[in-house]
Amino acid sequence: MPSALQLNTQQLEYLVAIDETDTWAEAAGRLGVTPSALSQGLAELERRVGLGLFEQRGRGRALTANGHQVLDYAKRITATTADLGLWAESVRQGERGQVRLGLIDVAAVHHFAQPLRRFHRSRPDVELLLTVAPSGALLDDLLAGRLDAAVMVEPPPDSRAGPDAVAERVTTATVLAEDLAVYAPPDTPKAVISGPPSGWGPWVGFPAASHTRQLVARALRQLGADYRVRAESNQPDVLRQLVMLGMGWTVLPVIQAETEPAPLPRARAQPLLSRRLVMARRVGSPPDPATESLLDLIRRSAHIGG
Amino acid sequence: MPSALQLNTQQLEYLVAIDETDTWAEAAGRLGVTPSALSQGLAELERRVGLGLFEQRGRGRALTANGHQVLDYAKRITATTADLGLWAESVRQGERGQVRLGLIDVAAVHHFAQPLRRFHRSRPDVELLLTVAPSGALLDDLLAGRLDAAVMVEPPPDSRAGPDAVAERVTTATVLAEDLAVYAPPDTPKAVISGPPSGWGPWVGFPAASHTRQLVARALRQLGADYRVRAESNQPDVLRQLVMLGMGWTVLPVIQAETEPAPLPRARAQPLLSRRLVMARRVGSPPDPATESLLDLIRRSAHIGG
DNA sequence: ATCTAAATTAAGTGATGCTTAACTATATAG
DNA sequence: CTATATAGTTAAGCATCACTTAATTTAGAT
Repeated sequence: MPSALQLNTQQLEYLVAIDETDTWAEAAGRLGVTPSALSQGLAELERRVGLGLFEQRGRGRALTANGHQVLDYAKRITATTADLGLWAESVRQGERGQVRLGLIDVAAVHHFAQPLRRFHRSRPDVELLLTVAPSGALLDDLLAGRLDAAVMVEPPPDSRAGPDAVAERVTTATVLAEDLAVYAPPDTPKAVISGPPSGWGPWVGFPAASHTRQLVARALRQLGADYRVRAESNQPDVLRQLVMLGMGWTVLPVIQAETEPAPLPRARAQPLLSRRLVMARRVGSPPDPATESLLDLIRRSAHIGG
Repeated sequence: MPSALQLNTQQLEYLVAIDETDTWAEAAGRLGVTPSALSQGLAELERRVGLGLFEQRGRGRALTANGHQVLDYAKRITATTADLGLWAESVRQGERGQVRLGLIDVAAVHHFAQPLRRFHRSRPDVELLLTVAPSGALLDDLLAGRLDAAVMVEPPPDSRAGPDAVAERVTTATVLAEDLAVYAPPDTPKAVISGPPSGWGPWVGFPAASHTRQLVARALRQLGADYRVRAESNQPDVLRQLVMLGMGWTVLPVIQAETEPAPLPRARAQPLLSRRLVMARRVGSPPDPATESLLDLIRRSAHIGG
C-alpha cells in the first residue's frame, strides 16, 4: 500500500480560504491563525501534493493551474467535512439520530404513549424505531444489538453464571412498578372467590416463557393455588375475553384488565403481586444523545404518572 | 468560525478499513500499522466527532448506527483524497497537466513543429495550449501569467532598471541562433546589389515594435544603409510577396525567405545578421513536470536540428 | 479453570502544527 | 531614489499528534 496521501482538513481549509480572500493575511485572520501558520500549512500541503501550487504575483502569491486543480479537490473535501461536522453537532444535541426502542405492550400503549408522542413531536429528525414485543423477545433483540434500549418486565434471575449471565451484558433500571390482580369469570360463585386459593381456577395466562407468567406462577403457588394454565396468549385482551367467556381465571396488570370497554371486575380488591418494569440497556453501548433524551422523558413520565 | 472539525485522512482510512475487514488487527495489517495505532487513531476520531462510534461485540468491536453514518462520510472523503493522490501522481510524472506555450511563427512552423507534435502524441492527457504571436506580445503574456513559457527573439536591453526590469522578472536561455539575409526585388540591377549599402532600398519589414526589426535596423545602419520602412507586416509571407512585387527590399530569416513555393533569392550570399531565439520563463513560477518535459524536447530538437 | 485472540493502555519518540519574532521582497509615497 | 508600509517567509520554541513496542484487559474456545 503506497500510503496514498496523508492530508489534514485544516490545510485544505487554508487553500479554500486564500481563494476567497485578497491576501493571505486576511485569510489567516478569517481562520483565526497567524499568517505564519497559513504560510507553513500551505507549504506543507504543497510538499505533500508534490506540486508547485503557488507563484509570486506582485507582492503576494497566486495559484498556479495545478493549484486551481487542487483547490477544486479541496473544496469538495472541505464541503464534505463541513457536512460531517454539522451532522455530528446535531446528533450531539440529540436533534438527529436514530433510537431503536423496544417496549412491552403495556408500556407502549398505557404507560409511555405520551412521552413517545412528545419526543417524536419535539425531535422530528430523530428516527424513532419502536418494537413492541414480550420481554423475552426484547431482551434477545437488545443483546443482539437490534435495539438500543427496551422497557420490559424485570428479567428473572439468570440460570447462567459468569460473564455469559444476562446481568453482565445488560444494565437495568426500574422505571415503575405496577399491580397485577386476580380476575375470575363473571359467574364465579362468591364463595369460591372468598374461599381458599386452592379452589381457584382453572387458569388462562401468558405463555410459559413470559417473565410475568413466571412471577404469577410463583405468587399463586405461594398462596397454595393450583396454577395450571389451560389457555395461553401473549395478548391481554385475548385473556380478558377468555375470562369473560368463562374459560378460566387469570392474573393481569390492573391497567390492562380494567380499561374500557368491558373492564374485568377484580376477584379480590387486594392486588396479587407487583411487577417491576425496567429500562434495559446493553453494557458496552456508547451513550447516544437522542437515546438518552428519550429515556429521560420516559423516566420522568413514570415518576409523574406513577 | 467555530473551527469546524479537524480531521486527518489517515483516521478516515482507518474507519473505512475496519468496515472492510473482520478484525481490527487485520485492518491494521492491511494499512501497514500496528493494531495499537489503529485503536488509538479510531479513538481519536471518535473523540473529535464527539459521538460513540463503536461498541463491544463479541470480542471485537462493531460500528454503531452513528458509526455507520460517519463511515459514509469517511468513504466519500477518502475516495476524493485518493482521486487527488492519483491526479497529483500523474501530474508529477508529467503525464497530465497543462502547458501554455507561446511561440513566434518561425518557431512554431519551422523549428519546433516536430517536438510539439511528438509531445502531443506521447502525452495525450496534457493540455497543450499554444499561442503564436510576435515576441513582444509573448513577453507580455508571459509576464501577465497567461503563458508558462515562450520561445521568442531575445529581448532587447530593457530601458527600465532595477526590479521592474524585464530581466529581473524573466529568465531566458538561448535555444538556437538563426541567420537573416537581405533580399532584393527580382529586377534589381546587379550593380546596385553589389554596390554600397547606402544604395539599397526602399525597405519593407516587420512593425517598429518588433524585436527583429530593431536588430535589423541596427545592423543595416551600421553598414550605412538608409533603413526607412515603406510597408510593414508581421507576416513574413506578406513581406516576401511585397519583395516579389518590387515594392522594396527586406531582411528575413533565411528559413522563412527561402522555402517553397517561390523562395526569394538572396541579394548577397553572406547573411546580414544572426538572431537568437530564447526560451523565456517567468521567475517565481514553480517548476511543472509537463512543462519541463516539453521544454526538454524543444531544447534537444534545437541541438540536433541546429 | 486455562489458553488464545482481539483490542486497549502505557510509555516513549519523532513528526506536525502552532506561536512569536526577525527577516526578505515588493509596492507606494515623498 | 530613498523611506516606509505591506505581504509573505523563515527561525526558534513548544504543545499536540500519531506512531512504536510492551504490558494489560476482555472475551471466546478448550
